[in-house]
Amino acid sequence: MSLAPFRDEVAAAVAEITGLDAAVIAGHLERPKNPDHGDIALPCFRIAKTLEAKNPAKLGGEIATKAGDALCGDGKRFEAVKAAGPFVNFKIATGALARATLEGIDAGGEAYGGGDEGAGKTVVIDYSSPNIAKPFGVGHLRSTVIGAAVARVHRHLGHEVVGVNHLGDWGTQFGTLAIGIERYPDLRPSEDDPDDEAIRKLYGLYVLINNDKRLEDSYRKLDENPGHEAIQRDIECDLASRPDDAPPFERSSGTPIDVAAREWFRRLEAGDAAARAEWQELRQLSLREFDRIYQRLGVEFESTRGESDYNDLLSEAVSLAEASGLTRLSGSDPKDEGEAGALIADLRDDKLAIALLRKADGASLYLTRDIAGVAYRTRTYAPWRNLYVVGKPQELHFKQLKRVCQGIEAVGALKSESGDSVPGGWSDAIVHVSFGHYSGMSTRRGTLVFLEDLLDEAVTRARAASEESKKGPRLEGAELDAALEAIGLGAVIFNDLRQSRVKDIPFDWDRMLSFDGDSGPYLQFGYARLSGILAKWSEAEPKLGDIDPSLLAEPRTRTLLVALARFPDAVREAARSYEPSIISQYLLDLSAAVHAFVHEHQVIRAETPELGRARYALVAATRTVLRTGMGLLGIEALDRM
RNA sequence: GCCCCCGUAGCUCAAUUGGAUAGAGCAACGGACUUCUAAUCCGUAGGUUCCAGGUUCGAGUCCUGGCGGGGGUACCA
Repeated sequence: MSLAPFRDEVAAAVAEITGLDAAVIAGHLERPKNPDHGDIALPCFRIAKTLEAKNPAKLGGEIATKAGDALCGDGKRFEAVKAAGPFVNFKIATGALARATLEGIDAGGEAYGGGDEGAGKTVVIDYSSPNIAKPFGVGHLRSTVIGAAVARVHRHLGHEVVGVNHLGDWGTQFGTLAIGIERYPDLRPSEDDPDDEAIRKLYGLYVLINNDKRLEDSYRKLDENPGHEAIQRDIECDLASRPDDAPPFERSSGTPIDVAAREWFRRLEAGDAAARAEWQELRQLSLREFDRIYQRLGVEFESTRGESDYNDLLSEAVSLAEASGLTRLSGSDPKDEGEAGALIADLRDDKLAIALLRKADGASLYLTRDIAGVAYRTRTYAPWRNLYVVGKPQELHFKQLKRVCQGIEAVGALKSESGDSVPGGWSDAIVHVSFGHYSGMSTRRGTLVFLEDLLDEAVTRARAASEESKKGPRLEGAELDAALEAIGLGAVIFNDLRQSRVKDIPFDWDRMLSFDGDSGPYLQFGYARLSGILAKWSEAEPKLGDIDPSLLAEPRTRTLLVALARFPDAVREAARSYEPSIISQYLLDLSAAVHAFVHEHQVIRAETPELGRARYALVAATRTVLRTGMGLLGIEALDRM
């Protein structure tokens, strides 16, 4: 049950009056910003034009009078229709709203708010996708929690969802790390280190070798421009930022690090056994770390494939790109930059710069591997949508990917395994679900905050908040530990999902770990209060048929009802825009209504037994919706806190 | 240089995708716990929606030009 049936009823009545199409009118209906106006509004400017003449205010008055006669009255589902200037506001009869909403939630249970409109439409979601050579920092949190939420929302609507963790386990950065290990063998993590220790060592090595690389570059530039001040400052800065326990920087006269790294990666891609073994071991080490974090966050993937799994498809990806007719070899135009012989697609006419599909030395690139990935996913899953939950800095990359894929689709080059053409639309299915980053951190400079440290700190602060809490049960032992874990993580996850995803999030411990106001624990606390009421109810659980829904009419009670009825609309909006913050904002509204209701009205000691039973039904329904909504975001609901 | 995002209260964000009097939280101030959990609720204060034009019944939202911040821009991912 949502407000949709009521909207349809309004649209039908207005259609009857004006002679316009009901579906068109339904499209114009909106929710008044100010709830005092009503539950549904018709802005008459929208239809005034098609009806010709008449000023909107006059039209509004006419419609209000006629629609009021048709919709309101005994046994009807509306209680008021009023014109306010050019707007016509419709207020739903509280009894009808309560009955329809509570019955809908009772019938749907945890499935309430969802549906089956996604049946037969597979959604592939590429998310989290951490880089093996780097640790799991808070930066990866965003892709993980946004992707997981988008996945759950689509599943709720009946979509088949394939969550794909596309591990960054291939590429030149791996070579950089390998060179670091060659240079500082003592710092290499070993099999015997505990997981946590090993990944930190690896990270230390990663930071160190990148520091070396920058210093090398700077000294080389200084040789060319002796005495250059800016370069000297860079050098001092990098020397200063070197960890105290790190070996001193020694300028090697041999191959520069970046060249050596590219060469190392080329050997790996060519199948060199030693490189392969080293890569395999580092990969396993990182995977163990990631698994621990996914378990903690409650995230599971249907498919975990590294970029390395696409190696067999790389040559095909290149052929597909060539077949599109978009590519040529660099160097054939005298204005080309860089080394000659690379395979490029000149997309400058589409304002998409130049896309690089194969390096001059023959090695693959990110784009090539993503084309292979699209080909694989299209054949394996035939997705209705192919989502990439990846940060905003890669917008150009995904535009290039989509453009090249459109070129490939246009010539029908992609074939299924049986050799038939794949059904069209696969390139348009590609959607980059981009997001802003936490600002104020950089992986390579070593200012990164480990996700596990953040989560641990969140739990510590949750403990302090719990001890300060003035009322409520004193939890102990395992129940307390579990609650603190859920609260700490709830705060972190909600903080990440509460604002629209395109915006950057300033990294701030106090903000991320706030338990007051608009926060995860605010939702959890509302849920716990509802659970407490239900737990203390000693009478028989009232049946929906035995309660009088029209009793649920006090302002705060009705606000709560309207919020419940809106949930299905919020889920659909969140799915349409791939925007979990729609759910977050909705849950804040719902929770505010919960707290306001609980604060003002008694359930167990209600004014009358009938009122108590009606409120009980409302509380039970609300608890279900709150739990479902929190579940969509990945926030655990607690019965006691 | 070119391209893409963002700019709303002191701070962090909303605003039904062009609708009514721009709303929340934090911080500040004042109230509410012998009554189902005060990690809560109620109130006060806080706004030239970066600036200047334009489009129309109507602009925080759309178009043009500035300003400020961030990101991308050929062999990293």
